[in-house]
Amino acid sequence: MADPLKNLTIGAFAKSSGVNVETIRFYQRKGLLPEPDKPYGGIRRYSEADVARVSFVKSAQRLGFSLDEIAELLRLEDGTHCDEASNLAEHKLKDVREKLADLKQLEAALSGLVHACHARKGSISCPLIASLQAGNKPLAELARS
Amino acid sequence: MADPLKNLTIGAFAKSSGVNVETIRFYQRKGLLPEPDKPYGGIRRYSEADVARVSFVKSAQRLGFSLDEIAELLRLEDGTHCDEASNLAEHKLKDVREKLADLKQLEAALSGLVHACHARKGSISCPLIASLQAGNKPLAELARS
DNA sequence: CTTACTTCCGTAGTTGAGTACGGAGTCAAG
DNA sequence: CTTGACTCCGTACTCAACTACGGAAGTAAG
Ligand SMILES: [Zn+2]
Ligand SMILES: [Zn+2]
Ligand SMILES: [Zn+2]
Ligand SMILES: [Zn+2]
Repeated sequence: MADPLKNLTIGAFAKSSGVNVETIRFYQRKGLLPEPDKPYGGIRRYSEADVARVSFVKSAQRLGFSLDEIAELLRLEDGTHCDEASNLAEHKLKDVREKLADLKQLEAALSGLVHACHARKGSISCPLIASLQAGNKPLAELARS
Repeated sequence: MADPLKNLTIGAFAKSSGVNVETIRFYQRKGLLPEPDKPYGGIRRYSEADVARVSFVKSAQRLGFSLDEIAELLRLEDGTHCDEASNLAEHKLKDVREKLADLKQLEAALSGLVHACHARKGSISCPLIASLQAGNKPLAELARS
């Protein structure tokens, strides 16, 4: 009665998912992956669907979801919870946008400093350092945020 | 000889920086904050400059820098010369630009998903979840990165 | 001076996301 | 049928960034 598609050992599964075997087992303990039935006294087998699930986890992780949030998303996988799923995603989107704005400010600040530093001509001290020390303009802007 | 500006106790300092006293002490151990001299048998005092430093740490942290990286940024202010400082700053700028690029991709992916999710009309299952499961378009792009 | 709150300092516990280890049991090749 | 690789499972360790605890010592109000 073995599903012919469930043909991967945990080692092959891990390799094919690009993660460590221990990580697979860790995800199972966290409820992110199902632990397939083990034929009496035998070893468990995994399918491509399981590989897809791991890559879902990894993708969602890159999107900034925590494992708990991912577990939550996976629990909504029946498709009847569109609003809850999109709430989660919208919240993350908001987070990502805030980070983006902050990072743009830092980029401006840092590139301004580097510029000033390269432009200093015979001035006594390094403007980059001075600016960091004084905690003035660019960094003050950061501090406000 | 006490600096009149160094007037905050560690408690006031922490409150005014919006962090826990323990966090201040933790940052001191990590070398992110200087530990001011303690008047013989007395208690240490902190200035607004220290508050600014904590808020710099917190800002940089929100931007995704680790405490170690922040310590590196802060070491720019120690009086090292212009070349070293600007090398460090340029390196950080490169990091920041990479992060910025990643985050832009995340933003696109997430907003695409949310959009699809809101756009589904009578489709059976949530496209957000479907898309995460399939590891297709937006996420495949991410995975490449 | 007493009482109550801080500070000081070291050590230890927590959380998230794994990673490592060790002793059984299982499987495939030779 | 033995050898070596792999699996199973539990426990324990790691790392970052805190957070808590406990006792001694300083400080401020009454
Ligand atoms: Zn949906
Ligand atoms: Zn959030
Ligand atoms: Zn310079
Ligand atoms: Zn770097």
